[in-house]
Amino acid sequence: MEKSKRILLVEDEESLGYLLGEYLKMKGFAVQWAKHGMEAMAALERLQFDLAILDVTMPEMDGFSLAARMKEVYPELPFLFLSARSLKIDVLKGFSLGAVDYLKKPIDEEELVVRINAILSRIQPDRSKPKNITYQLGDYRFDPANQQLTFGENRTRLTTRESELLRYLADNMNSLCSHRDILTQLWGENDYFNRKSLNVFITRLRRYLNMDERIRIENVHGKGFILRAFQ
Amino acid sequence: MEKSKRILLVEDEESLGYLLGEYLKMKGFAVQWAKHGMEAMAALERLQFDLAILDVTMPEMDGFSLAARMKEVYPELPFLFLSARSLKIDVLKGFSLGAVDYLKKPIDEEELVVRINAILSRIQPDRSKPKNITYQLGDYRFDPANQQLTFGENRTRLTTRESELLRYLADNMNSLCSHRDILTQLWGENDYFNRKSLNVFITRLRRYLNMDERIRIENVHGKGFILRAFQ
DNA sequence: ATTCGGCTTAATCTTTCGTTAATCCTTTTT
DNA sequence: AAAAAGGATTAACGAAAGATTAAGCCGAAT
Repeated sequence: MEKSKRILLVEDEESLGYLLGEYLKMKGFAVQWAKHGMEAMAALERLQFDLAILDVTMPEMDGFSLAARMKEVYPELPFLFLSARSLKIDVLKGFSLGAVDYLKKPIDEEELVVRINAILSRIQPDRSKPKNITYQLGDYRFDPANQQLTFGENRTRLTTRESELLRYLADNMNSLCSHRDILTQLWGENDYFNRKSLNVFITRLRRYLNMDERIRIENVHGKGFILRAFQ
Repeated sequence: MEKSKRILLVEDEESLGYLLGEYLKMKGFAVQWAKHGMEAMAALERLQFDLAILDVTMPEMDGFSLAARMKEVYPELPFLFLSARSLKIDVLKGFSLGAVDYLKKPIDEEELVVRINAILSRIQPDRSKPKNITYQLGDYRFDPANQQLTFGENRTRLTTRESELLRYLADNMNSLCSHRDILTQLWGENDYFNRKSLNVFITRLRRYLNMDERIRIENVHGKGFILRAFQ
């Protein structure tokens, strides 16, 4: 069973939003319905999505403005527009903002679904790195497949989470891994409690890694962590 | 200059085919116009394409059949349909064959072009990752993503504000950044206290940057600051 | 049912960073 | 030249974030 794709639906109209959300859920998507831009940004902070569907005409922040803000913060996330405004200028504007599609209302739900699938199938199913690689971290050797960390004769058995976290950091060696990305990726949700949990795991990894000074987990205040290797 | 993308246009109607072909050429695409399925298959044999545009209603072999055959032989080539038949069943069939888009006639040429670009930019995995851009400031290297400034072996970790500010200045290298713009952009509000705060940050950045005389933050009295690089 | 391993929650202590304040210096205006 | 306004520099403060340790909880294994 494949993991269902996560869709952020931003639609201010109650009835359409509800209907569309339920329909997409029925079709096997994990749908989060946000009623306006602020709510959408909050959802993006908390969860990770594969696609965003934006209504163009909304009060406060319209779909175009929202798309622009989203693109700033989450440039990888593909999005498409729904709009009653089928003026050519709007369509062009939508695409110029980087949309992958622009659908004119009234929406045909079936067509929407096949278009969504067309989009999602074109997204590279993440170049997952080979499972059985090992990482050299200073004088440590980390083997994610077997969840173990060796330092000379010394062997530490890691728990699943410890191993996943260290792997995530090691994959992004020397570059910042944001709380948000770590948590949405590994925990599934970015909230206060999970962030506390993350701190505990960081402490544990630090203890395991304290035999070699050249390898260190640094914190970037308010942002996240960096696994850094010196020399 | 980027290499122009190669498009295979399959359209039996003389006038539309010619018009569309010329329009796309004008827009910088390398277009090959085939008037029916056989010609299209021959062209595919001969040349490599980035995208195929298929008319649905054609004598002999219709667009759907052609798409099916193409997919057999060139499964990587993305294709989209043009069609006067806007029946839902046709649209669904088009996508089920693996189309990346389905446009209903009459075609708006401008819209077609932006849709083509949207498709091509999604498909070309853009080898160059424009992600971790860094700035060269004299002998310093500034990495905003990791909030750090390096000078040879020496590394300075920047706080979020410091990094944002230096980035703003570096983006506008050698030109005046007004208080007003910096403050509204980064602080959100331009008032007396925030301006004081800005001064403190300017002092801090100056200290970090004082190892290379050729890089300097100048003040323009009553106006703002300039990050200036000499020589 | 009891134990145990592993993740989460809680409690407490430490560090960080943006702000504010105080003081001195520089430029512009009167 | 004096006054006024703008800017530079340094230090200190307090809220928020992070680190660390311990306790709690829950499902799996015994």
